[in-house]
Amino acid sequence: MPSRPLNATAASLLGFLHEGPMSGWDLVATAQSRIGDFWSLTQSQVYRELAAMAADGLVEAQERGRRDRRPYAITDAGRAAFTAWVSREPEPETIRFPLLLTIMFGRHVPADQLATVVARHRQAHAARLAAYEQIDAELPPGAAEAEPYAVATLAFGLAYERAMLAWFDDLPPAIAGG
Amino acid sequence: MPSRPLNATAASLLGFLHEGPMSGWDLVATAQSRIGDFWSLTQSQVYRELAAMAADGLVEAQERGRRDRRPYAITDAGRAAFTAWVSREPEPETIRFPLLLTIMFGRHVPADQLATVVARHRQAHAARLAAYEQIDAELPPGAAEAEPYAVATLAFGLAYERAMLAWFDDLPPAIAGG
DNA sequence: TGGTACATGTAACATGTTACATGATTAG
DNA sequence: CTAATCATGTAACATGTTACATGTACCA
Repeated sequence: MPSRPLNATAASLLGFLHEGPMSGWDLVATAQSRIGDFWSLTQSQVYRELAAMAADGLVEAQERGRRDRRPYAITDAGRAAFTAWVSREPEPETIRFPLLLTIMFGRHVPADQLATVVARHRQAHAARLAAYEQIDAELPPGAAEAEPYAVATLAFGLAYERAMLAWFDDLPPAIAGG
Repeated sequence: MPSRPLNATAASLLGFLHEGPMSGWDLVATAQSRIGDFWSLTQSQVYRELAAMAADGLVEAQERGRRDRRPYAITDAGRAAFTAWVSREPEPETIRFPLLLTIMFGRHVPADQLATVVARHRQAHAARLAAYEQIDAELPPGAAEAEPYAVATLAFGLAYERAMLAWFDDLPPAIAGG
């Protein structure tokens, strides 16, 4: 039954299932909106992890509901596995940033093209920052005390995107264009 | 021969091979030191990609040297594939940050334990920032003009780590501890 | 009644990780 | 002579990605 240690994706699903039974579909939406900015996952993965966790007794499929939805409920074993997971030392983050590869190999790219690419990415980051700032601005008063955890992850997004923009704006003309 | 489009890892190896033939061992070391901070790869992967690229005619194994080392040289086809790759639109970065998951699910973690974990990660980021700052301080004069691309990736590391530290220092007591 | 959103799931494949086996060369 | 380092490679598995197949229910 207890096959392998939980991976972070499966553990996150268990984390959300603490709030009540949810279907794979729900979990995808929940995860993408709540942790999607620093932990990506796909539909396929969610169904795979749910099936594996059901086999391991960490979750239990419930009766099918409307539109064939199949909610899963966390079990006691699931709660125990989640607690063990969340108490371990988190691994260091990994960043995979293709734009930096393009820049690192920038001498193989025509200067105007590199500048265009960089400008497009800067724009994407500006848009994401604006989205975070809007969420931040619309936070109800007292959110920082009521939901410090979610607010801290939003703060991360803000800090990250602001740093990215500052970095973009500091790039030399050889990269960002004249 | 031309099986699938290049992935970023394989393309990076081709990028380095522009500087001359290198063995898998050399490439691992080169990649880890030059792009390791924003593009991770392992030994296994390098040997696998080299074998695949050799099969596709993008690189050519040369005679074995000392200690059985087997240098690979980039071919014209390899140069063409690299140029095509480096000219495409880079994909958005992915960040996978387990500590943020721990924080997001922080209500399931004892407060003092969460604070300890956070402090340990802050320390790790401080150390990385210090390392980047030292590299930065030791940059020879004129490096910004001579090697704008590598300097820009260093600037990214500096901006990122500084933002992380600022974020850590702004965490509320509920997370960072009283 | 037909399109769209909801919902589950499989298959195939690409990529990433860990562990191991093997041998060559060098330094002490 | 032996330990450490250099160097290549395989095997097994975990994770991530893309594409597809299927069916349900709502709503215009």
